[in-house]
Order: sequence, then C-alpha cells, then structure tokens
Amino acid sequence: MLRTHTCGELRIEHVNESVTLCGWVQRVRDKGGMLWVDLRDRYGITQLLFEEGSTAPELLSQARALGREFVIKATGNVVERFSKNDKIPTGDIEIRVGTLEVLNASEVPPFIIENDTDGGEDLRMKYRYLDLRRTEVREKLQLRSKLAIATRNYLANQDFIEVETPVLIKSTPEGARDFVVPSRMNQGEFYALPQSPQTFKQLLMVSGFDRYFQIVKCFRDEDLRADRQPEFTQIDCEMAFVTREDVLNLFEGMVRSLFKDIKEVDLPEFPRMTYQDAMRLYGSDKPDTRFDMKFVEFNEVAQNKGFNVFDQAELVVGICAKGCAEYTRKQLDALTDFVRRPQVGAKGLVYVKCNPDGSFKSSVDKFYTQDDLQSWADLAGAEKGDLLLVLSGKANEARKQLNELRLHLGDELGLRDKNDFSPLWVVDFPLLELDEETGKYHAMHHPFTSAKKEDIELLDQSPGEVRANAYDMVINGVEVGGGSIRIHDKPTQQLMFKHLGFSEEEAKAQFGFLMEAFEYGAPPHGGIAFGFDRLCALFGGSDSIRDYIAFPKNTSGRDVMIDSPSHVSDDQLEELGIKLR
RNA sequence: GGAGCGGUAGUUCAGCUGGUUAGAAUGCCUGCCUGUCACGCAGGAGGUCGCGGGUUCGAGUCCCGUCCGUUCCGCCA
Repeated sequence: MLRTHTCGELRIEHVNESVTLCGWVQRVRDKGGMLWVDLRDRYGITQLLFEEGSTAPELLSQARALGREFVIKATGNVVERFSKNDKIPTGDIEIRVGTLEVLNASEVPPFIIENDTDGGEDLRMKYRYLDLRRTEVREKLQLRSKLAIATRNYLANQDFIEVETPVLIKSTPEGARDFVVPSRMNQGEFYALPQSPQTFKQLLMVSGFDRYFQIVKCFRDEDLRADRQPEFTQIDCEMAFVTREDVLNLFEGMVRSLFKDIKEVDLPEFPRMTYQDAMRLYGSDKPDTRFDMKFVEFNEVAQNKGFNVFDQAELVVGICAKGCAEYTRKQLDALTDFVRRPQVGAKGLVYVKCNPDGSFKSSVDKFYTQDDLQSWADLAGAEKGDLLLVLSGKANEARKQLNELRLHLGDELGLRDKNDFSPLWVVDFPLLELDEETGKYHAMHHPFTSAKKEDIELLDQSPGEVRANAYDMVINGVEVGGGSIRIHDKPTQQLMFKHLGFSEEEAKAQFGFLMEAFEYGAPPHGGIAFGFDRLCALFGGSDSIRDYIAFPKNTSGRDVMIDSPSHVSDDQLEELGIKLR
C-alpha cells in the first residue's frame, strides 16, 4: 500500500502519528510564509502544511510547484491545527509534511472539480472521469451501489435466485425499437439487444426456478429524455404460483425495506387505485399523490347556461387550488399561457375566484350567475379564498391537459417536496390500447399479460374495455416499476396474438419457443420490473437519471467522452456483409 | 418527426433600439503576504462572438439556412 490512511479518517486522536496519504491536490493556498494543500480522495479532504523555517526549502519549492489535480503522496506528522475548521471532519488536524512525491502531474482541468463546479453539463460529460471526482456525483453512484446491494440482499433472503439471461437475442416488431447487432457468422441476420428479459424470465418459471431476479441492462432505441437512456437498468423479477396480491405485497415490502434501510423513511401502506380512477381523478396513470387537488367534473352545473365552449365539450373538468383566489391577472394569464403551449395544447382556461367575502369573480361572469358559480364551488368543495381552474374539451385530452396544469401548480405552490414520498399501486390497466394511426389494438403492457377473468368475454365485442392483470408502482408521480400476471397456456397466448393482429405463422415464428414451452407444464406466474435508474434518482431527489449512471449518453444518444457511436472500417463492414447506402 | 430555450475568454455568463478598441466573475500566469480553509492584495495574458449566406455605410446584435447542446410533445410492448 502506498498510503497508511485515507484523506477522510484522521482525527485529533491521531496527533503525533506519522502517516502517509495519497490523493489529488484540490487547491493550494500560498500565504507566503505558509502554504496549505487540500488533499482529496473519495473519503474526504485532509490539509497538508508547509511552513517557512520548519519545512526544508527544497520541499517548500516542491510544494509551490503543485497544481490542481496533481496526484501526490505525502508523508508527515499529524498535528493539531492552530486554527481549526469545523466544516470538515478532519478539520481539527493537519499534516506537517516531511516528504512529498508527485505520482503524476495534471493539466489544468477544464472545469473546477468541486461541488460548486463552474462546468456545464456538456463539458462535464466530455470529461466524465473528472466529473466523477466531485463528491456530489460520486455520492450518487455510491447511493446506486447501496441500493443494488440492498436489493440483492432482500431478494436473496426471500429465496430469489439471480440468473443472467442473454444480451444477444431476437428482434421483435412489438413495442420499442430494438438495437440491432449484425451477425458475422450468419450474414444478413441480426441479433437484437433485449428491451427486457421478459420471455427468458417466463421460461425460467417453466424451468421451475420459482423466484427469479436480475439487475440487468436493457436497451431501447427510442428518443431520450431526462429520465430515459438508451441503455438502462432494471430490477427484473418473476415468481411462479402467485396471485397479483402476492406480487404486490412482496415488492411493496421490498421497496419499503429499501426506503427504511437507505433513507430511514417509513413509507405508508401503498394504496391501490384503478387505472380508471387514476385517469378520472388525476388525468394520469402515474399520479403524483403528494398533494390532493383531485379533478372535479363540472358538466352538470356548467353546461346549458349559454357558454358555447362548455356546452359543446365532452368534458368540463377542473381543479381547486387552495388559497389561490388572490392570484393576480398576470399570474392567471401565465397559467393560461402554460396550458396553451403546444406541448399542453388547451384552447383556454376558465378561472373562478372564490373571494373572501363569499362572492365570485370568474372569467365567464357573462354566462354564469353568482348562484351558478356557488354550485361549482360546492361541487369542488371550494371554500372562500380558493381558486377554481377549469378546462374543457374531449375527455381524454382535457384530462391530460389538466394533469399538466395540476403538476405545474403543484410545483408553483411547493407541494412537491423531494423529501416527501407518496407511493401507490395503479392496477387494472386496460389490456389493449387503440393505436389512433393504424386503427389497430396493441398490448398496453406487453402481449404476455393476462386479462382479468371476468373481462375475457369482452375481448371480441369491445377489446378496449378488457382489463389486464397489470399493475404499476408509482411514487411521487414516477412510474417506478410495472408488471403483470402472465398468460401461461398456449391457447390463451395464441388468442392474444390473434387479437394483436399476428397471423398464426408470425406468432409461431416470433414466439413459437414460448408457446411450445407453455405446453410442457408451465406454472401460473407473474412478475414485475423496476426502473433501477429512476429508483436511484427518486432516492437521490433528482429528476434526471443521468447522474446516477456512471457514463451516460446525451440526448442524441451519443457518448461524448468516447465519441460513440462511430463509423466502422470498410473491412469490418465487408466481413459482416453490410453495404451502406 | 415537431416545438421552446441556448451556443460570446479555459469556464459560467452579461452585452439595450445595429455604431469607436466586445465586458464581468471565476480559472490560469507573475509578484507580495506566517493560520489559510471560496484566503487576501497588486499586476498580466487570454476572443474565428458555433458555422455558412444575406440585409446594411456598419452585424455579437436583424433575416435565412445549418450544426451542436438542452427541455418538452410524438415515440418509449
């Protein structure tokens, strides 16, 4: 070992010990007769001292030549500081250096490697290895590591077996675009990288593994977002001989245990909300339940009073913002502008101020009497001092728009505290979703999801109404995980493929192996997969998952550090039998 | 594929209605300083205003195109 201690562990009781530390020069403070060096490693910072008179002149000039991020080894005595620093754990002591060795010099870094960095996102990504030296970023990866280890421990204690599944698999047309890998030995053919190990974990159930999990990389070739990377990590889980309740209970237990162990947070019991209720009350299948502001439908009281916009709308829906009656014209205009942005797409926004004196002031006073507005307020449970905000239009669109407004208001009113955690299960998702462009139905979750028994007969008549045995875990409006009870017999799976528009041949070509496996004693099974990166970001209180990934990609899917993707040589293409346009 | 915002010193940014030599902070370099810890003080170096075209007597500033970054919509079984 080059060192006797780390830069984070020396305390007052180590005084008079001779120690050797290694690390990076964070900063040099030259006070003329005295000179200090902040020496940093991942454990902390320890101050080195050089002093005119007591430090040898050669050593002093050696220290003066140090620059930021030099890697050095320093040996000396631990001494009590003359003036202490209570901001750092090692602030009571410093090292009076006797010998100094530069292990490696450093160029001046392109940005300052401190928590309060001056580096922009782009630059930090290009020099990610420097960015990772910053405590703030390092701690996020440490959190990730702790979460992964705690997850493994929890599941191992529950008799889960971790199994690795292949990364070079088969492309399928359903769902997200696949990343594709050409095969040299089978020219003209391609592997695909898995979007999830879905079929493999189901086959493991057929194999009798009973309880499987894997913390596994998955890949989707779709456009990126702050919470979406082309390669991401799932906690992928599957169990045999279980009901939906078994799955929900076990993984609610897991997440509760993670919060307890890592954040010392006791989560409440996770309420269950149907998809239908989630959409009706929050306009979202992943409602942020940290704050209330549930939707109120005003059709009964607002229609047929002569206000054309509402009269012609399928749905008139609003929210009650507590204590916001004092919003100024400017603030209301800003909210209107917010919902009219193309990303939200509402035509307008109606407000009703419930004044402290019991009167009402609204943007539609021309059409509604004070009594009318009183009935709105009654319906919404609005009190004096509250503000009603109302949208209208086609039901689905109006709900979606109001959801955006609700979240925006939640932010504005400080109702979305990062240290609050409000979990729930959203259950009974629709099995199928109508694709407006093609007019065809596709699986909302995936084609292996089973339908609720009582809904199966609707499959032919009104496929859109069939509910699935599918569930999402939602915390603070983030879809943390999702899963389902699967189909485990061939006829049902065949029926499902038929409804998704697969011909028998297509179904067999793509998933024949799975259906064949179902003929050899497949047990009933179901599971769940958690977005591990999102879970980490949630624990860390971030909206972006990027800092929880050691080497993430930018929004164009590029790694700007190694500069990938990149062209390959003509020889490589030749070998693969690929010709570029 | 679409929309918004951004691109000016190593870095983070300012730069008004187009007008002389493009600024600040920080970092970097030099000097001074014996208790600093965001040390302080004095001085200095540092710019293809993303790129291309246009309007104009004159463009960092206005217009068009393009590239890059970022946020969102579409997309994400």
